[in-house]
Amino acid sequence: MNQELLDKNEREFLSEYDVNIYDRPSVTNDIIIFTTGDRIEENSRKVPKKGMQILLIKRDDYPYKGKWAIPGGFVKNDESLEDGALRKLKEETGIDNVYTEQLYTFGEVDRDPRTRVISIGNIALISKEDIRFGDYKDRKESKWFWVEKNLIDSKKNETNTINKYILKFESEDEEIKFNYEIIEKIERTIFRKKENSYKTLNESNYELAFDHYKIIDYAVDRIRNKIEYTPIALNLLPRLFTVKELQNVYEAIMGREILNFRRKMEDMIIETDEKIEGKPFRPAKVFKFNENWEHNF
Amino acid sequence: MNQELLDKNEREFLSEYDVNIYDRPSVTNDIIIFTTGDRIEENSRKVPKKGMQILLIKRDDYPYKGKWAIPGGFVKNDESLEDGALRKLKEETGIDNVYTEQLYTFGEVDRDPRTRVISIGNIALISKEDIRFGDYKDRKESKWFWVEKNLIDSKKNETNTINKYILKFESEDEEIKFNYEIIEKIERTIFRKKENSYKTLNESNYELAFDHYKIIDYAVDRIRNKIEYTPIALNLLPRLFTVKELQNVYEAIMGREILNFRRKMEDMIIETDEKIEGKPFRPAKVFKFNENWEHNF
DNA sequence: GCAAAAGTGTTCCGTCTACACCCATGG
DNA sequence: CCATGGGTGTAGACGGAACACTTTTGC
Repeated sequence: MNQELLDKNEREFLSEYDVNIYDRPSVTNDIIIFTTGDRIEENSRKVPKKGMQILLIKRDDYPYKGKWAIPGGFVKNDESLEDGALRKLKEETGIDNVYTEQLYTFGEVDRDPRTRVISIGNIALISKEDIRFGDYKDRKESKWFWVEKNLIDSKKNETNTINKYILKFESEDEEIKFNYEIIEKIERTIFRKKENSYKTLNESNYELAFDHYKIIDYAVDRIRNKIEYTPIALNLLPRLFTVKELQNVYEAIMGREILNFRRKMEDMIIETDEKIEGKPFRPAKVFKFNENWEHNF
Repeated sequence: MNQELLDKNEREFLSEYDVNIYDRPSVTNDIIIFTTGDRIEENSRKVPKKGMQILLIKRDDYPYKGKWAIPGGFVKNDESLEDGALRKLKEETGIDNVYTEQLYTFGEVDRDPRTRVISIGNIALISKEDIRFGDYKDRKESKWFWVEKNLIDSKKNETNTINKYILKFESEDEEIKFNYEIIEKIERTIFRKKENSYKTLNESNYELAFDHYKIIDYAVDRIRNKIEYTPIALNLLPRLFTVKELQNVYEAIMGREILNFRRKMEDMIIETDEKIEGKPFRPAKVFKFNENWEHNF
């Protein structure tokens, strides 16, 4: 970048569009860090069910002081969006070299009460085993939250479909719980327009900052959609895993039972020589990702 | 927004993240306007094949003066991203109320030679019949360009797949032509990481401004992927159309022949009473979108 | 023996594929 | 008649859904 020319050109550049040089939005790069954890199983003979978890941070300043938020930070002028997301992830979890993808850019005018802030949402899928919390971790209070999204009602009429969901958050230590109701309205026109409205369901003091419920909701939908035709769910487990563990991950994400799971996965994974023994049932083969797996997409 | 508090709060807000208030990126909202047109058919007995087209604007200032670019403009602080994209679309084509969606946000550090500019890419799918060029249209020179993306080579080895494509641009009046070579490298790891590299193929003076070839390439992939499970392609045609016309749209977008097309579409469209007559072959029924069409997604 | 998971076999059934075939029209 | 598109029929391949069944282990 030619620093000398920057000022003059930049001003021309902006005046070309009738935009005041100082009248720019701020841009944050936010990242939803997903993992899975074992839910406590009352029956000790069973393999524990998995649950989907995200990392949230407690805001220590206004606005939304004390509310929970997705980790993120301002886009730095000398850092690409992807590098910024990876840096943030590293700061929060000590993890490098994992799956991330850009989710969507959220830019409603009033999503931040102070000034115009555009948020570029990202998702990261990590395995808990890889986490090594570093120095940065302690700057702010953070917790893992169980996340569930369940359809509880669906109505159709001639022109549209209305689905009602509950989006549930619960901290790992069970101290914090809050829910959102999501009304999804899909117009069955040629545009297939979808519009969601959100409502906090409980009167607890706990809730998400900003429009982060929208971002998380969007992220859950993206992952649900994407695990059906890509291997991204494997990022949520250690490198080696059993079929049942993988199934539990899929069922946790989808929020429903999946039949014939083993058969559906058989091309995507390869068995190794290892076995899991010492359980009160037949030892399970241990699998890994099949790097020669192909899928038409 | 509380204007009185803004300045003080905004400064605190930004200092929280160690970002200088003036050290912010600029953000543009750019929109790729897609439509389809009839390609001239040497055999007059045939129904003309469709081609995919996009609207490009000739830049009249540095940088990239004289190069072709996607229409777009700065994000205004009092306008949501979607409203901004719709406004831009209206300015360029006079069209309201059409299908748009956010594509991706492009934010490489050096994508603009002057200063940091983040571009939020959008796509719009319109029917040529709806266009009513208004006053804004004449501000800058604009042209419709045929766009084609064709796979010309594919190699696989143990760890990755390398695909080579040509992305072709040609103005409707045949005056301007330029091509890009795209090398797509897909690592077959668990991340399924995809990386593209681009090269201008010809030595003509014509080319795209900035990294707009990346944005257009990404948009073509998105549309190709999405027409397989949504009705968005119908936005590219008038409200009433024949099956063959629709097939030509699909084949133009996909860049390949599609078998049993009528059968694949039969749930998505409904026949009307109208017919197309006067052609040297059997009259075709005219169809419209079936608003009761459902698809599991 | 029993509970639970691991893993296989099998039947049914709908959908996609490839291709053949007939229809309707204007030149 | 013929080229062209409109439109239907069909046999076979393929793959998902449902569910029964066998195996293996620790308690």
